[in-house]
Amino acid sequence: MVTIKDVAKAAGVSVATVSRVVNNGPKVSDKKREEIKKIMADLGYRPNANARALVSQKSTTIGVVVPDISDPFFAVLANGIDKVAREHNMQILLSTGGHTAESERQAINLLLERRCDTIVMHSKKLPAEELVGFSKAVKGFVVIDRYIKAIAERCIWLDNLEGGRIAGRHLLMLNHQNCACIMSNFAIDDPVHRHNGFKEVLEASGVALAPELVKYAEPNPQGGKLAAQELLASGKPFSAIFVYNDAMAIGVVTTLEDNGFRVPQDVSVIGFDNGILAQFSRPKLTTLDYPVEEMAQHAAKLSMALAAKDQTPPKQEQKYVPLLVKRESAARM
Amino acid sequence: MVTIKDVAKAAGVSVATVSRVVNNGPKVSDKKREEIKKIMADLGYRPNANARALVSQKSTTIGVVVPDISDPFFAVLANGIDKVAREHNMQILLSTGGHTAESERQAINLLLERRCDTIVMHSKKLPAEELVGFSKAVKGFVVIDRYIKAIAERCIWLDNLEGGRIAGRHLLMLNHQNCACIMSNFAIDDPVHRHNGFKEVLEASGVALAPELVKYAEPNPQGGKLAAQELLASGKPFSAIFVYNDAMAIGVVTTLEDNGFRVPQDVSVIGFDNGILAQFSRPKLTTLDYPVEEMAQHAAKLSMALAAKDQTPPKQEQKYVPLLVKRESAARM
DNA sequence: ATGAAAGCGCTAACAG
DNA sequence: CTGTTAGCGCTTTCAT
Repeated sequence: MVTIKDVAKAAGVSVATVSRVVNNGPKVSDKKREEIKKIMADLGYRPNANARALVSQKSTTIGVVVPDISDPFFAVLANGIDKVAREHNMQILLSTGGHTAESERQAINLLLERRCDTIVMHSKKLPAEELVGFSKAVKGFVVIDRYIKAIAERCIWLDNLEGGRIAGRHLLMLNHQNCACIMSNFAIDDPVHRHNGFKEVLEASGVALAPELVKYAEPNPQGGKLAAQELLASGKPFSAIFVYNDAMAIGVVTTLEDNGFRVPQDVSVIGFDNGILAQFSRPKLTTLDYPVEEMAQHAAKLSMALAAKDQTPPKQEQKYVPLLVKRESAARM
Repeated sequence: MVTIKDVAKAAGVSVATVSRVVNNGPKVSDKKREEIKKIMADLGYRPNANARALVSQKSTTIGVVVPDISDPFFAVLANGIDKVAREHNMQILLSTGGHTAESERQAINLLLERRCDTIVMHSKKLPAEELVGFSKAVKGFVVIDRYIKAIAERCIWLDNLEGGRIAGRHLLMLNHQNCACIMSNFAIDDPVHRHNGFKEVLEASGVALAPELVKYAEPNPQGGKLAAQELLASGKPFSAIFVYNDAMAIGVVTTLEDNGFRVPQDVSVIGFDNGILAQFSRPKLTTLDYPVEEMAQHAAKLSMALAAKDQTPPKQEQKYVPLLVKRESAARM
């Protein structure tokens, strides 16, 4: 591999001069600049990013921690980050965190060893204090999809409580009196918040959310299927279900139809995420839009801004609220 | 940030000794080893990956070039690579290539600057010679989803021609006499091969593929919709359509139904990919399974094997053949 | 078993 | 405008 020395030798100049042209630095005569550029091209010189990072103490990669890149939700999240990364000539260093505290810790550790000065982390399991610790070690540390009060200015998050409320209000408006709720059984806050918000508005209107009509399962179609079966087995009547996410909702709809219930004529279903599945399922899913890509872009920009400055930013909240997308799966009772 | 020197000083040993325990090297007394480990933990020492890469001339990242990570197909591909990367304690450095030769070139360039010694590249636009060139510069250079004769031993690819044949045979077996074909209009080989294979078996059975029944559009649901409308507008009757991929097929099915055709009673549809969409659309899509994840894992393993050895591997082909998945969208005529 | 020292390829003062 | 030089943090002979 050709090094800066090789270029310097070939050009009959010092490495310093070559370095200057590589970095578009000033104080190089146009003549030499062109000469050196030509030689670099001829030799196929590529500056060693590791060496540059080592000496300049700054990396050109943005670290990203997500549990699993094959999940469309996280793929879109990564894509949002990638878009702004490219604008800044940076690349994504991906560290998949899985769904345990230990694997999340390991994921970010690898990023830290690479000295990423900008990191966007999706962490659900690591204790808040630990995340606060990272925010001290890494200037551009940003948390996405979680709110931690102590580092509120570094958090980009979705108001899941309000999401639950919105779903509840919509169902109420459609005149549903017997509502069910299917949430993820993952031990994270999101399903709890969505459930609470949902329950809150129902009860405020005097509509009870029967405990038998609240089920938990894995947040995928199979989980939705299982939960829907439980709901059916309970014998309790219901005319609407608020489901944790679109993937589960698809499973719920299928199961409902397999059991002779039409959606939305007999049962209304509201999903969450507004991912690709929602638009192409039959019926098309009424759901809550989770602006992941936008949030991811925001997170990436914030991360870079933080990494660039030295002052701590204002402690402002960066909260997003999901938007109701009315399609075909929820109708008036 | 604490360095190896700090650890050495705190432990009262030389940096060499610390380096040995970091790398689990031999020739360190157990006593010191433990002492040093403790001190590293206390100090929160993290070896600088850039410095290590610089001196050891080997990176612990596997470079990945894909056009766009938000596409589920590439997300799954990246996931396959990530899985084997993790097994080898490596991470993914993602470089999105977009869909032009220039952006592909730029994407891999960044990886080269990082001195990735293992790279899995999805390239459709770069000329073959250029890819051959990279394979000389990077020991672990592997191409996925494309066959280049000169570096066949570094290519993991799908036999799209055979894919087209399989679709054709299936439709023939279902007794279809009027077949249509909707392909991607991207300027790459895949749609050409699929179309050719399809046409080949039809004609071998004396069934013509009418030119009016071959349409091209963007490989997404919207493109499928447009192409299906053109097909309908042509006035030519058809009872089956072979569609470039599942995403388009979804658009095709919707359009067909909106126009009063039932799938598969009136028209059969065969997709390609067997992605998440195929399982949850209504009707469930009959499609050709593209084993992306498996291929990606294979590619990653190959890349690492190549990077590790010095001999060039045997010139064996690493071809995959898509598998017909019968679901609900194709039926007997 | 341990340490001293020579770089890896590059940037950034500091001289000139 | 250009060159010299001192590291960045780490691995790795080569001595001891």
